[in-house]
Amino acid sequence: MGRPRDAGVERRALDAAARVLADHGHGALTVDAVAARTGIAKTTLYRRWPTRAHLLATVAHAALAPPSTGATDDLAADLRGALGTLATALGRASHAGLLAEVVAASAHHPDLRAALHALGEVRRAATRDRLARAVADGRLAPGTDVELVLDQLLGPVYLHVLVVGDTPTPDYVRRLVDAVLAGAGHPGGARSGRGGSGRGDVGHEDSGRGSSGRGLHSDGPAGTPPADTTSEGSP
Amino acid sequence: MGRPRDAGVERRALDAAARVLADHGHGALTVDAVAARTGIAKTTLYRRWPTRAHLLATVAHAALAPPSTGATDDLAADLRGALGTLATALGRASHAGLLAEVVAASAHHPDLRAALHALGEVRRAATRDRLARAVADGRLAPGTDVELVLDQLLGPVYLHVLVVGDTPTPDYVRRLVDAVLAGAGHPGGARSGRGGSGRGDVGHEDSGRGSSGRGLHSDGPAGTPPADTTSEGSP
Amino acid sequence: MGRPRDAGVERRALDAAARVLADHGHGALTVDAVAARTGIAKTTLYRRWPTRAHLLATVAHAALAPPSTGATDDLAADLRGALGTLATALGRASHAGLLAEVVAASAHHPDLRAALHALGEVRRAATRDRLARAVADGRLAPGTDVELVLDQLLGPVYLHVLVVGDTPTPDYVRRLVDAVLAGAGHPGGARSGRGGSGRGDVGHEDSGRGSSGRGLHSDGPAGTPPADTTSEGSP
Amino acid sequence: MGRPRDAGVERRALDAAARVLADHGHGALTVDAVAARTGIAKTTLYRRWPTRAHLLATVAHAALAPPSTGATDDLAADLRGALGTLATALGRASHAGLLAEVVAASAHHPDLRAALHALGEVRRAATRDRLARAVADGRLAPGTDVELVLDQLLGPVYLHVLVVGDTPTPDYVRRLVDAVLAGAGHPGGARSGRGGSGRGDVGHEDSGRGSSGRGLHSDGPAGTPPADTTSEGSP
DNA sequence: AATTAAGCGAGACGGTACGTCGCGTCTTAAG
DNA sequence: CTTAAGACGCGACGTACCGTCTCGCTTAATT
Repeated sequence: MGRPRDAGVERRALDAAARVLADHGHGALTVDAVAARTGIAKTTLYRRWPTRAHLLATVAHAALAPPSTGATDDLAADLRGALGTLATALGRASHAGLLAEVVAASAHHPDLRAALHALGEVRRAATRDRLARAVADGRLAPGTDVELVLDQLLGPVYLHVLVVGDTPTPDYVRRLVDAVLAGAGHPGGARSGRGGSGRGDVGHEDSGRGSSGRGLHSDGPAGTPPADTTSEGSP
Repeated sequence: MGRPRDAGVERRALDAAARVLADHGHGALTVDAVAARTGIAKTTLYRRWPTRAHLLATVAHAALAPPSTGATDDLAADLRGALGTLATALGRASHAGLLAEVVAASAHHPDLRAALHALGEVRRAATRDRLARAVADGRLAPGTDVELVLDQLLGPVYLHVLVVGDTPTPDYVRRLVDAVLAGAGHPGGARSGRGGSGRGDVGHEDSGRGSSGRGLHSDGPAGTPPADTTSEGSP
Repeated sequence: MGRPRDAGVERRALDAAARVLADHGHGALTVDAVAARTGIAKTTLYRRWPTRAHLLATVAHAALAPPSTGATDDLAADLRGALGTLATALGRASHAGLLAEVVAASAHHPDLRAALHALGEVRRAATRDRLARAVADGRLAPGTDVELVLDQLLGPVYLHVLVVGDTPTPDYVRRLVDAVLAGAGHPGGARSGRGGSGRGDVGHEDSGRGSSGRGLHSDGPAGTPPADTTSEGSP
Repeated sequence: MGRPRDAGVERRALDAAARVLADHGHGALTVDAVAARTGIAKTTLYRRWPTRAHLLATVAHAALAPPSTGATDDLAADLRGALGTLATALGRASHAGLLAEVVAASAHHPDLRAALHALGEVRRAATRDRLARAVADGRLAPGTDVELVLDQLLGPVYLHVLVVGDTPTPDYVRRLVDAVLAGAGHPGGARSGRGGSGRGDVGHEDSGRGSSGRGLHSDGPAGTPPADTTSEGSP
């Protein structure tokens, strides 16, 4: 019963948050600031996001959502494109810091791990699919551990952006992609391989789709509470 | 001129900070807390560290300082050891958050970038030397880009610890090292990665379905903590 | 709108402040102290009083609020009573210092001037009325400048308490009242002042001679510190 | 033995202090500030003045030292001149605040009472002499209590400058002098003002009654001024 | 239609830490 | 024994956000 939630709240809040983030950095992205700019009451904000960190996670999710990268036939080029946009997105100082804050907060708020995971997946999914296709096409060795390749590709980018403090250059990205592909048995630039085994270890079907950002909100409009993230035994 | 600085201040502060960190997490690692515990005046602390974040950076540096890793003749084993200890060190929940906080703060305090860089180098230097020796020995291809290899090795570890939210398992580390060495032309590196265990993709059990946030560890059913998180030995 | 202010906050704060003032002097009358004693959050206190000085002003106002002085038919006696209680109130060391602090702060916070003005009026109003009545009754000359008379009466009291550093004695008050009334054309005022006691200048134990300014410096050739001016009991 | 004191220290310190006072008010008149501006070490300053307040007292003494007022045959004119210069000197906001700070500090440092006393005497001495001469000349009634007259003259000036917060106008000074002289039996005292006191108490812009003491709080329920928290007997 | 259960804006509140300022003391080295 | 330099302990300042808590009003769905 009762009055229904105003759907506009969330949108207005995130818009304002994005603007604050862009204008003044993640340090200025406070609940009070969003409330002040939007006229939304703090109470209302806290009804959606139980914690500032949860709000940040949602903002980060929106900020890092990738533009749909068109896939071509050139695997290396596609990967370079994906890493390039990731580097660019994370390269904005405010975004890297935003991500870092969520990471830091995830120590106190275990449910943020889910959000963080989703954050990673946002960028990961498309690339995973591209790699899987390459395996199916035979351009990558059958049996290639796609997740591991993903880690080798994405890891260095995060490392540089977050820890080292520089944004990977296009040249760096190129060298990185080449090195990783070489290790994964990708035949240089030639198009050999062709047939071969279609069977890779497709066992990572968390190929995105999700990237929903769920788990950030206190409860949803129509109420599926976010999955309990603590009780989930793995065999 | 003037009264010389009391060297004990720094030592006592860092000791106390480390204890607070271990006991209550990085959120409790407060300038006030350190002052209260040590009897050092806040102003004195601020004379050394202009900001809480600077203090955190120093603490992180100390916390991540590598134990002297003995190098053997087995390159892959040495790398596995290095990554293992890094994963373990970062794996302590408090440390990952600590690092993340410093990253977040570095957006506001550009001088922290240097500290952050140093933070990365703490672990990087020894491994770099080991790789350089391998190149000199001819075990790695002559023109190998050592820094790039380092990125490929360390990046995924940071990625998992910070963003994905799990601690790399020994098995994961082994596969990673093998894959990277294979790409760098290490004789036998590619072999071992392929034949040995790669197939079933152990180490990534979070194969989708939910972005659950649960760890990626390949630990046994229920309780066993994935790796020894206290002793930093390599298997 | 919004949550209404808790009226108890103000009361509890001022109660505690008065107690601190009485127990430890105005130097100990700290925002932190009041917060600690009352359990009121510092931020809440600062919402009411934007500055420590503003709090002091309110406390001073309360401390100097006059008890309702019963007026009689004897003008001189009434004035003596009023001045006597004023002298007593200001005479408490803590109160004089309190007032002085507000005066000092009013240089930085112009809005305190209003508070200060009110502080003066607290004591002034009743006496003003009494004088006006005397004018109406014909006991004071018709055109008497009541404000000027007030200044002549109150001014010397403030002067002694604040600057000279002693508390006016009843005898001094009697002579002052007589002298001022004589000037204002009060019948018999001049008489009583003359014959009674005036002669020997009792009440002023220091007739100047030097304006040396000594006593400020730590050491000196052999200075006798000036006579103690504090012991001056009033019956 | 040892190195002799540098006499220039005191002079340089006071010069700098006076400049700080004039430029930034008494709030900025800090020991550190003086040290910084002069290059004098804090230690050295504290060797001369055991406390900031002591330094302030010395500065105040210098700031309030009267220019030698030439005495004429016109008693009233001389007094007007003396009070006028006093009002001007104290009228500078910085000076009144300075004096107030010393008064406030004198509660904690009893030795400052002497300095304070001297401060009062600076202005008092010359006027006292002038009054004494008038008594000797027979222009004031023999037996006049000179100290009391001084109090009546100076008291209102201090009262206005410190408590009321305005600077006495020349007109106010004239009326005050006339009133006091009239009370002291000065022939023609009432005359000099041409028409006596007249209606309108110019110089008092507030006849009380309003200005309740509001304006201290940020805002408030517009209630009654806080209850008297002290009990106060009248002698 | 009256009731009722939210949602919402407003803003006070308790709490914790921040980073700063000034005091007065001290330690050292230089003269 | 004085001076400059400056670190140090101490204590308070005023500020910033956090997340919680009344309020009073608005908006549907339920009685």
